Formats: sequence, structure tokens, C-alpha cells
Amino acid sequence: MTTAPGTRQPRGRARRAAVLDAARRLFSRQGFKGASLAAIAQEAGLTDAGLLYHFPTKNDLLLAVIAQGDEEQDAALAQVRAARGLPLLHRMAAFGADLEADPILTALDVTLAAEHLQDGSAINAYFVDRYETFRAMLAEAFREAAQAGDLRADLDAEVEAANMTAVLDGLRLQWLLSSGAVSMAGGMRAYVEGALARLSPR
Amino acid sequence: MTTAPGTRQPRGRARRAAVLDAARRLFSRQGFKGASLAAIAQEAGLTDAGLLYHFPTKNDLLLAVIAQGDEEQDAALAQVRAARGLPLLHRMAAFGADLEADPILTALDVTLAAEHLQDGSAINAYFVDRYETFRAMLAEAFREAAQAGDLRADLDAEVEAANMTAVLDGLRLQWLLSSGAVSMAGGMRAYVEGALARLSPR
DNA sequence: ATTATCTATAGATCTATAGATAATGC
DNA sequence: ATTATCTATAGATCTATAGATAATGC
Repeated sequence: MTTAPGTRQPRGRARRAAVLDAARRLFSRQGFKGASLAAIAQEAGLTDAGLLYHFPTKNDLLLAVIAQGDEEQDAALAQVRAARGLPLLHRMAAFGADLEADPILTALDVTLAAEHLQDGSAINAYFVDRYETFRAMLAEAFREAAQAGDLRADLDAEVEAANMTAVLDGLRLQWLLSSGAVSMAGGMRAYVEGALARLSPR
Repeated sequence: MTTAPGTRQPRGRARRAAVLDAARRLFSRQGFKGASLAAIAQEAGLTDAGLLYHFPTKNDLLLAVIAQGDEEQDAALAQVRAARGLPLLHRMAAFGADLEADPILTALDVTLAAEHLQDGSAINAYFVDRYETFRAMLAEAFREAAQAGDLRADLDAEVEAANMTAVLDGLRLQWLLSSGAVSMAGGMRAYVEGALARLSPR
């Protein structure tokens, strides 16, 4: 029996990876609409038609880029999710540093989220969902910490969750716009420590 | 002597305003690259060629849209800048509500900033500068409040300024992505009050 | 035989210009 | 006379498809 249909050959797999890599870089720098298939193909070392063999449409390519980025970020997120309550919140202090480690992926995320803020696209739905999930995770941790007596019982878990998410997000933007002069890692650490001190019981 | 050259007639002025208004709405929803001149012209009730009589290039149109938005936001910012030190910081608590009052302008700002994060365009320079100025204003207020003994002497003015800016910015994104479920006004008020409580002396 | 890539091109936009025409204000 | 707008179109992209050809793995 020959290679099962659909199974990708090594050369093809390498090419696919090169295309994904080029697409991530260009989408990250110029946005989805700003980066043309021709530019991505050239960066990956093939023609646009060659690229479209691997990804039938530009939108398919974007979805693949996002899926890959997700997979990589899941590692950092799993570190956080391994804890609950106050320890989970403490771990958020290191999250800014995690994002600084991958400027391209971070810029991609900011750019794509803003580019699909309000259209009803699949990408928009993805971001709406991801933000909700992230906030829900933090809100639950705040509630658990409050119930356990580790934080003040009267805290507003929803507001705290949204604000912690907002700092991380806002720092990303300033970090990118200031060419790194504003530190995501430092800002986030300061915010988390400050918030937990402010919400400490008694 | 007839009308001085360059003086705009009433009809022209009204058209120009209609074009600016349509452009703001469409840039806000679809970004600069996402909104075509034809779509903007149609929304304003003229042809694309007609539009280009008023604004020679698409980029000129964008600059005019930004300049107009700036003028409007300056009103809210002037309210804040009228104070110094701790009172200035207290006024920041209402800033989220101000932004909620104009969803189109707020979405425009987020979208354009993200779309021009890293290109070396004039728009990029504008945002880099605006963020620096905003942070500098807040940092100075934190320093003054600390020196006056209204806040802890050992606060880090730069970090506090960047983080306060970040919350406002991050909340904008969540507010837009959640169709208003996350409150900018509430989140910002909570953040500012929390921060000032945390930094209150001894 | 299958997988990967290319050339060539269709068809849809998009920005911008040239030149004609209509509306307005003096 | 000046200001505003239109029709028509050039020229540049851009996404995507069709069909041919090259490379690879069994």
C-alpha cells in the first residue's frame, strides 16, 4: 500500500511550515488585509499559486496561523491554569514576561483582534470567545480566593478579572508602540502584586 | 472683489463634513485598509471622484478624520489637564465614561492604533507621540502627588502612569469585543480608586 | 502514483487622474 | 468666475482557478 491519501510528505510539511512562519510574520506586521498572498509567498520562497496549494484561500491561511499561535500560547496558559484561587492569580504576575518572549505572536494577536473588532467574522467570534474564557478563568480565581479567605470577601470578581485582563492588553499595545520602552513584564508584575495587596483581607 | 481663493462655500463645507462623518464611521468599523473610497463616497452620497475633490488622497482623508477626532477628544482631556497632582488623577476615574459616550471615535482609535502599530507611517508617529504625552502627563501627576505627600513617596510614577493608561486601553478593547458587556466606565473608576487607595501614604 | 509547484490568466477591486459639466455667489 | 461634482478610464493590486510540469516515495 502506498502513502495514505492526505498524508503529507516531508518536503510538503517543511514548505507548509515555512508558509505559516512567513504568514505569521507578515500578518503580525501588516495585518490580515495589509499582507498580500504574493508578499507572503515570496517571503516563503514560492509563488502565490504554489502557496494556495497548501492553503486553499487566504482566510484558511489565517485560521491556520491563529491555530498554531494558540497551540504555542496554550503552554504558557497551562502553567497558569494548573493552579487555582490565589496561587493562580500570583502566577499572572509572570504573564507579561511570557508575552515579551514572543513579540511577533504578541503583535499578531493585538493586530488581528483590532482588525476584527466588530465584523461578524469567524476571527471576531474567536476573539470574543477567547476574552470571555480568559476573564471567566480570572473571575473564578478571584471568587475562590475570596471564599478561601485569601482575599477580601467583598471584592468584585468580574471587575477585577476585566481589569487584570485590560492591563495585560493595554501594556501589549504600549510595549509595541514604544518599541519596548514600556515593559510588559514589569508593568504586569507591579499590577498583580498591587492588586493582591489592595485586596488582601482585613 | 469676489470670494477669496480657498474660501469654501456653504454647500462644499456641508459636503466635506458629510464625507468626514462617513469616513469616520467606516474607518472605525473596517479600518483604514478595510474601508474603500467608493464605500465612503457612497455613504456620503457622492462618487469617489467627487470625494477626491475635497480630499486629494485617501491618506489626506484619514489625516483629516484623525485631526477632527483629536479636536473633539481634546475637550475631555482639557477637563483632566485643568488639574494637577492628586486631583488630576482623581479626574481620570471619569475618563472611561467619556470614552463610552462616543463608541465610534473610541473604536476608530483602537482600530487605527493597531493597524499602524509598527509601520513607520505618519499615523504611527502620531500614536507613538500621543501615548508618550499621555503617559508623561500621568507620570508627572503621580510625582507631584507624591511630593505633596498626597501619595506614597516611594511610588514608581512611570509604572503607575503606564498601567493606568493600559487599563483604559485594555478596557476599550474588551468593551468593544463584548458589545458593551464589560463596562469601561465602571472598570476605570474601580481601577483609579483602587490605585489611589493602594498608593495612599502609610 | 502521488504530491508539490509553476505559468498564465480571469475577474474583481482600488486609488487616482483627466477632462467635461453643473451649481453657486457676486 | 469660482466651486463642486460627474463620467470615463488608466494602471496597479489582489485573490483565486485551470491546467501543465516537476519532484518524490514506494
